[in-house]
Amino acid sequence: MAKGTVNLRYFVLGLLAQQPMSGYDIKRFLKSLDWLIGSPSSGSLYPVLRALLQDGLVTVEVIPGIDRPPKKIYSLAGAGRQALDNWTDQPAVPGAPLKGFVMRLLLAGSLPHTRLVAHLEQRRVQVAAHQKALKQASAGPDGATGSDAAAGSGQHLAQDYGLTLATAELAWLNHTLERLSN
Amino acid sequence: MAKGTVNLRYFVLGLLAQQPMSGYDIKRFLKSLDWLIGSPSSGSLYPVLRALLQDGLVTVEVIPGIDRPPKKIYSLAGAGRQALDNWTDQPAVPGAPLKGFVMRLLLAGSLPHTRLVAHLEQRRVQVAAHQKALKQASAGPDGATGSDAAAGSGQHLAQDYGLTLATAELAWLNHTLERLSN
DNA sequence: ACACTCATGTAAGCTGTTACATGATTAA
DNA sequence: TTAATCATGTAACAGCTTACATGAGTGT
Repeated sequence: MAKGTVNLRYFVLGLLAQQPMSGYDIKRFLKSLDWLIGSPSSGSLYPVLRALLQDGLVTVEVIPGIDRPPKKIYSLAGAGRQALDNWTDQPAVPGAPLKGFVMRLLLAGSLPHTRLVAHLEQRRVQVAAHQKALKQASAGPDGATGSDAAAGSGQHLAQDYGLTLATAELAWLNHTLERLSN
Repeated sequence: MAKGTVNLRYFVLGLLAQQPMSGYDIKRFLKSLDWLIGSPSSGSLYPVLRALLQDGLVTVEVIPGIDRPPKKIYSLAGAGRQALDNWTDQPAVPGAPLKGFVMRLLLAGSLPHTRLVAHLEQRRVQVAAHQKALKQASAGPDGATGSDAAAGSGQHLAQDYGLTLATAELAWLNHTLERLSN
């Protein structure tokens, strides 16, 4: 598999699907949404681009910058489109970090709407399950056989926090899904 | 520094501050809040415990389980308390992932309330800044000099998502901070 | 003179995971 | 007898970051 990352690999592929870009362009774009997903460092990004090139998933066009360092504009190749589709077809791994979901959201532009809806619905199921679990945990944790360890006040705080976020996310998912069926 | 992680290291230290536990206990406890922070694998947890022991930050008591494998109960040592305090004193790194904040939340039980409040306030500042940035981005991105790359519909979705979560988190922070001043 | 943006890249290291190995006890 | 829970651990590697290196142009 020629060495290279896995997550970032497909995410970059997805970005290139929306528009051909250089490595530097990608970094600038991602820096603008730094808080959500964090932008990759050169140390991870450039190797990924080279790996994608070596695997024939993208093509380059070198634009010799007049007065500027030359730019390497990467574009999605046929095989890249294939690989990307394969990837977006499979559902997100259950315990995927938030980051993964936001990434998929960002790729929405290069996704058939049915697939986007499917992803959102999948997320809804997972968040709902999580919310339910947190509610149960908050409700009746006390008493039992010594139900558990380290039940500091922090645990309650964290559960409350998680519950709030999960509820907000669910509301957004419902609202967005409804909006998308128009 | 005897090899070992950095994040997990202090988090484990914080858990042990609330209550002596074995490695397995820690895993079980964290698995119950898997969604929020994900629980560490044996491959990271056990080496951390050994490193903490080697550095004299914790002590062990081996309880030879009758009928069970022996348990190693780790407790915070004096030097460990020191190290932990040092760590909790310094503010979270600006771009810290959500995970980091929730971890600190979980350690609230072994924190003086002033420090907890400080952490929450710091977080409030950061989330507020983030929220503001997202609002600006959503408001006037169109038009300019070709303001930017890959502005797919996905970007808008992700921004909206982020804005919703940030707003919910801010509300929670305000509410919680208010509650804590009683 | 200094520093910053543009633009690419390499080397070394940290943090963590996956997958395996061990071994005893209990439930299907 | 097959699997799951309890309990600890190791080896290999994936994925990323930090810090460096290069080099031109632009602004103060």
